[in-house]
Amino acid sequence: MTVSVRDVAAAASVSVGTVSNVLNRPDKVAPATVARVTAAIEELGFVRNDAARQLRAGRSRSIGLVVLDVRNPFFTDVARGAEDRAAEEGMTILLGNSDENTDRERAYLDLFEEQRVAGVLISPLADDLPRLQRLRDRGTTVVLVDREVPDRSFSSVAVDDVVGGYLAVRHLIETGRRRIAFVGGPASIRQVADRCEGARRAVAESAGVTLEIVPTESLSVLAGRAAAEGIRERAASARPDAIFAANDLLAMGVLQALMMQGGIDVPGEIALIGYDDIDFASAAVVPLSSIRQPAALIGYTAVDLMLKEAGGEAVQERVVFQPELVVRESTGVGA
Amino acid sequence: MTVSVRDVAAAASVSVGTVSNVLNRPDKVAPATVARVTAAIEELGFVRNDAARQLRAGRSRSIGLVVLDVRNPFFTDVARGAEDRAAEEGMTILLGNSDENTDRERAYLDLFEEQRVAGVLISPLADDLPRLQRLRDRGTTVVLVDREVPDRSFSSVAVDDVVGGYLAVRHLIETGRRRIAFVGGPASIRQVADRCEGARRAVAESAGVTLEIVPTESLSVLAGRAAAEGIRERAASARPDAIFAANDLLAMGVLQALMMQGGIDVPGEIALIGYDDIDFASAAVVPLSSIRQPAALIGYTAVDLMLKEAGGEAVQERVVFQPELVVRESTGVGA
DNA sequence: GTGCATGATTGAATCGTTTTAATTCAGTGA
DNA sequence: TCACTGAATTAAAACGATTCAATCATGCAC
Repeated sequence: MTVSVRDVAAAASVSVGTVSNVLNRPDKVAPATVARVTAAIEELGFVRNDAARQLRAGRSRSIGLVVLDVRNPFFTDVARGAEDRAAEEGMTILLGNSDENTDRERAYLDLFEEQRVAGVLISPLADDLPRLQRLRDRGTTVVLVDREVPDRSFSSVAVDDVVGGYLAVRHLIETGRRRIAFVGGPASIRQVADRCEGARRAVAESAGVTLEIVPTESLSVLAGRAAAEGIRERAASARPDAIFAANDLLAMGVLQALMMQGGIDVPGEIALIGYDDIDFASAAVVPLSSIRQPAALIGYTAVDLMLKEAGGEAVQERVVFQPELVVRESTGVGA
Repeated sequence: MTVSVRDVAAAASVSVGTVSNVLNRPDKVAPATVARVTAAIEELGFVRNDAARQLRAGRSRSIGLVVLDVRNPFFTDVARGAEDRAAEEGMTILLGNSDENTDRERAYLDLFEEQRVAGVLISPLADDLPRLQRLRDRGTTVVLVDREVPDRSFSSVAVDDVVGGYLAVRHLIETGRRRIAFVGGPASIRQVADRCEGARRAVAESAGVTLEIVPTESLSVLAGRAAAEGIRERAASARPDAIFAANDLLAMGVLQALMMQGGIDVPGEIALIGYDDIDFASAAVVPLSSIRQPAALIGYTAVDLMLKEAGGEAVQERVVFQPELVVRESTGVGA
């Protein structure tokens, strides 16, 4: 039924070795032969069997990527960047979505290991490092994405969230705000904690500036609305004059709740800044200032590191990117 | 370096055949032997080589899914549903993103064909049906997602967009609206054209109701804002009293532009309904009425059809789901 | 004690490609 | 004319799991 190199070889009256050479090193084959074999391939509709190829090669030409949440545009962008770098090498990305669930994460790692992927890029959950260790010990290179590990035993690509938080809040202070609120949670998520820490540092630098923490259950639009409704209900004097939200989804929720029925003006009464700079941010009712992370670059670099590490020198490298402030109307000058 | 069944067999002093049986039909092996082999697997850290397995089996245990846009929550949900059904069979989904680009689509099809996937699910671009035909002729089952083909040569799963458009506009009419505007484009996209057609039919049923078409360049938030700004600028008497947007992203943009600086009240002056019922819809400033498509179910069913078709009887089946009206505040009673 | 059925295990063949060492052949220089 | 070089091609040996026909025990009935 299926056409194999053997059939092609017969049709072109050459050996299978020559067919393989045409496929992989055409320059080693006489032009006339190449033409003949190519014609036979076309004629018979031959399609290479990747499984056989891999079996022989020992490793596949795919790279596994496990992310915490495919719905989050940040990770979609990371995947895109990874795909770009992989494509340069003729490789492909297998995308797995752990949904912040350890079992799913483990299932994908098992799958990828059975597939003998060239490497695994992962935004790991907190609790399964031994599994990664084992994976690595068995010969699969692993690169951590947006997460570092204290003992430096893995290569990693991350963004400095402390700096990001600092940038956001310093910007608020520089534009004249004094009573800052940090909206975000749960604090167990490293990114949230780091961004809050950055905010704290910026506040500590300036006399007369206060920081209030408004915790949320999650990083969703709804959680943001809930938090902001609490703020709306306060007396005007008890409200902050600026809000730093731990991500853009929260910030969108905050924005909606504040402005509801012509309530509190943004940025007139309260300035607002988010984090991640998702596409929606610039399209909000009041375009949102935010902290941009080079998501695609993170993915790109992660693949790069993986290839380098797999390609011989057992280097463990840690790359940390700096986030960037994006100023839009939501942090314009106050009323 | 890597551990093979051979090594496991040696360690457990059994034959490779027995190891394979333990892996695949443990009930055919004596319990004591199972235990011994399992221990050896654990001990040596054996991991099955999927390539070898596939090679022997002839087909892989993966299913290829090519979507038009991973950033669109609709497709993410389709993928999720497909994943669920695949998991029931111990299979996995390979997700490819064509980004509405023919070259990328083709590249994914080539890749999937080389991988000998069990089947391909695809939301195809308009212009490459011959490629799919060829793929199918070579033995790979193909199921179309959210797109049908006139000659019924492929199985397909879709949603009736004409009905969806009809439902949306009939709802607007039933709640007392008379001057309806359809915002959406480009008309070359089948979904847009069908939804508009549905709107037309609903309007045709009721005397005294008018339909105006406001074309847009794309289906994005920004395009929606632009369209709505045009409407805002009109004299109040020339404005529609209801807007049906071709998808939720457009609707969000429309909503933002209408309400800007306490401009036009929604639903007081203008009612608004979208399409897709994305998560954001319920979290909008004014929660958005919408038409829900069973995205996950579409994915689930597509895999189901594929398995059925691949599993013997060469049935070509076409499944069409009915969309569902979701009423929220944005189409509440007028002022 | 022989014959048989049943269950457990084995060994070899197989999937389709890549790779390496071996072979062929034409051309070159001595 | 012979030996030799280099390019082009070939044949066979992998890669690692699965499968199937064949073998080996074991227990049971007669």
